[in-house]
Amino acid sequence: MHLSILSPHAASNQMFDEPDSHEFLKSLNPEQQAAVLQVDGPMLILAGPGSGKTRVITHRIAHMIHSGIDSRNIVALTFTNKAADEMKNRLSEMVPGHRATASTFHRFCSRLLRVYAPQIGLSENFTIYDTSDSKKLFKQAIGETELDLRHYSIANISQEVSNLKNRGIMPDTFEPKPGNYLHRIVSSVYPQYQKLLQLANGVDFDDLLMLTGQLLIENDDLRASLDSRFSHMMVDEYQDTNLAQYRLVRLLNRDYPNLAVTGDPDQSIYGWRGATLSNILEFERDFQNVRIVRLEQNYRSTKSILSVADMLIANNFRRKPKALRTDNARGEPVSLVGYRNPEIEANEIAESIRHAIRKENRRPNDFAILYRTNALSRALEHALRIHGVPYQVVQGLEFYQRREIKDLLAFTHLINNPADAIAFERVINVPTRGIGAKTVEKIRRYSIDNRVQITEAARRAGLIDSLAKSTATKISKFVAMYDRICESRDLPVAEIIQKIIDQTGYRDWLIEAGTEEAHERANNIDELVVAAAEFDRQHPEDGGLEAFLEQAALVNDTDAWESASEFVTLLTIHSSKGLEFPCVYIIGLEDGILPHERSSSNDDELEEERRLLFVGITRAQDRLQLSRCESRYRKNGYWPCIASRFLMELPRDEMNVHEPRSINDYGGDEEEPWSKDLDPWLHDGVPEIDINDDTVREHVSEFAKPKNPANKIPQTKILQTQSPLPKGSQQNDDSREQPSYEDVPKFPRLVTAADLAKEQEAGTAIRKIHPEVFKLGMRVGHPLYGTGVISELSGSGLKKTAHVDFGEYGCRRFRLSHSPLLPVESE
DNA sequence: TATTCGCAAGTTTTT
DNA sequence: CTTGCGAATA
Repeated sequence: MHLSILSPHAASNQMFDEPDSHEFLKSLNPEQQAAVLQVDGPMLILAGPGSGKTRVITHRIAHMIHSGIDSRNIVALTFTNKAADEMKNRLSEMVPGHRATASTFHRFCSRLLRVYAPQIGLSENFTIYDTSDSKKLFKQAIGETELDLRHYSIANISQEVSNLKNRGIMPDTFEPKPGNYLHRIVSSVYPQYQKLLQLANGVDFDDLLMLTGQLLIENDDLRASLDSRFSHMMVDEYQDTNLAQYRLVRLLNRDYPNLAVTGDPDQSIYGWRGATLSNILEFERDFQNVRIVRLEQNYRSTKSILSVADMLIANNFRRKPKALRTDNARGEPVSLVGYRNPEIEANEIAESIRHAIRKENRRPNDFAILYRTNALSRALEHALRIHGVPYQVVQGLEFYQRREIKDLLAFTHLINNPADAIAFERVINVPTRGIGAKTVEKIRRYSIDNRVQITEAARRAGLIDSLAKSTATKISKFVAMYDRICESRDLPVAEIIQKIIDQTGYRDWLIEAGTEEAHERANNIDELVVAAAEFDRQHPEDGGLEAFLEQAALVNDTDAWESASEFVTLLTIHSSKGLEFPCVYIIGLEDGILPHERSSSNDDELEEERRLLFVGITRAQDRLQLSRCESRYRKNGYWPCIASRFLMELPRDEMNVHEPRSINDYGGDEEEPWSKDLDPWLHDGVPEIDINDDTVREHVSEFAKPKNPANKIPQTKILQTQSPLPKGSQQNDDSREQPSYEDVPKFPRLVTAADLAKEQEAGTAIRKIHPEVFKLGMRVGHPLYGTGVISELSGSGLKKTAHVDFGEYGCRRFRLSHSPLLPVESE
């Protein structure tokens, strides 16, 4: 991209030697210049994808600094650590030694709260609970209230509380709607939950924002001083702000409304998390004399890609129309491919990437494969391994969510915050030391009833009547060990963690188990120590236990992603936001996946799904392939899939369409649409990959070989774990629930989404039947061909094949392990 | 009362 | 395919 002409050194020199240097602005287009040069007053920067937004922000800050604004008065707020880090890095290159703040909302709030914690009833060493910890606390809070939870899950309740927190509603200001049962539950759980949080000296993610807002509202002096301290504020991805964040932005820009927000309504994809699109749509109303700058020039994608993106997003109603332009070449057409199943999809993509790397001089890190849900990465990982293509999976929170890591971090949390009840319960009996659930419950009870820290309660185990002497002794031993470790609390973090591992014997305990999994876990522990050591190295001044824990709570694995590394990147569309890749594959474009089945109930959700695809498409620089499958293994069987409705909105004549004619596309006006090649059921779900096959083996690089040959194809595993035979009576019940095959309309049959939904709802669609169930001469049903008789059986295991005579529809062959065939009771 | 084993159930996206 | 829960056992 021509935008990177400015080398770091050239930039800073130019800027400081010759403030209004032509060089500095030359690399920016007129709109970008306008955004950079005006530093006072509220500004809305509507930045389309690939429009050089980050560049504008960093230049703008640089410009502020050189026009005399103290860099300490500048703050840039982002959503992800990744974005914050990138901003910091770029800014440091342009203005070495600057003191501006670039941070996520959550971290910004956390810093603030640590300073003012006492004012909101916390101490500065509070723990930040992640979602799963918060869920546990909810569970306990619910336990305290003895409510009937038949109709609402913990997820429902915590979601509702989260909504309330986003709106700044505290337990004492919550007014439940009369007649709303969920509200009734929440009205007693919410206060209880907050009480437990406070007792544990902990906050959840929502609290970070809410409590900071609360603090500023209740303390206007503080608000005013922070408003002036951060006189110049920028907010990135403003379309993703929720109400709590919005409130903070307003509070900190009252006296000094030098606020620039950047965003793109079309890229708002966090509505489910409370993001309020109206924040950006109504920015002009919220602030006076708003200057609006539109960055519509796209420097990233080819014309082909951009036009596909444009056509798609034009279907949304709730948006500000904008024109995406680019001077880039038209480029190759966007591909739209239909595959038979995910294994083939993965295999072909892996192959084409491998080919591009070998023959087209592409590098692995030129490629990204995007998907709606993390679960879709499995087939790809497997295929990439088979083809020897190096890849990395960007999966949010993976490392820090592992059990062993959580265990050790919990211990670390407990050292930092002796009140941390969740951490205490996590570590008290890990490794097992004979302190079970009942005992823990008694300690917890004591802690709550006497309003003492959980460790204090444990310390007084001897005073708890209901505890046996021997149990109290065990607890005392634990407390003694805890105290020993606490002596090291001021050492470097890596040493503290090492000490925990040594004192608790955690690692030895794992090794003792002897399983392969245990060794894996032991390795992860070592990795944690390395990570801690790395943290110590990077934070010689501002380090320490608390800083480390905060970091661990607020980072995710996405942040560790490195674009420089030589890997194909696999990631969700959500986490791809803000990134760009030369070649992008978006997979699983099927109804129910994108749009997701749980996000297509109303138009707002559907529009968000469309924006999600828009975000995915606009990650691509010069090559884009969209693909879908005709059947997919979901829940417990292969299910036919309908093409995503979004695909119908794309300009197909401009695209390269490789869709096999499929059951979904035929309305009935075709003469003879079916042929063996086109019949998805004649090709079972297993790609014919066999690493023992010589023709394939040469493609398998040494490291890519699976350790266990039985693992060579995922389906093998699935079959092996299947119970040998479905229980007889169960089996009959199942078949009786099947729709009558005589009712199935004659093909060609158009399978609609509604059909599928109906079948799914009945829970009786294609169900997997063990191959051994089928016997010669048995009457079987098929969703398309009706009933038939098994005329021939051959092969065994995975390859067991049946020939079925369907009468007027002829004789067809099926791999029984993957067929939709079901036994039919004969009258 | 703790531990271990087996089975069931629930699986979007993230700070 | 994981985690969570319940029953059986030590």
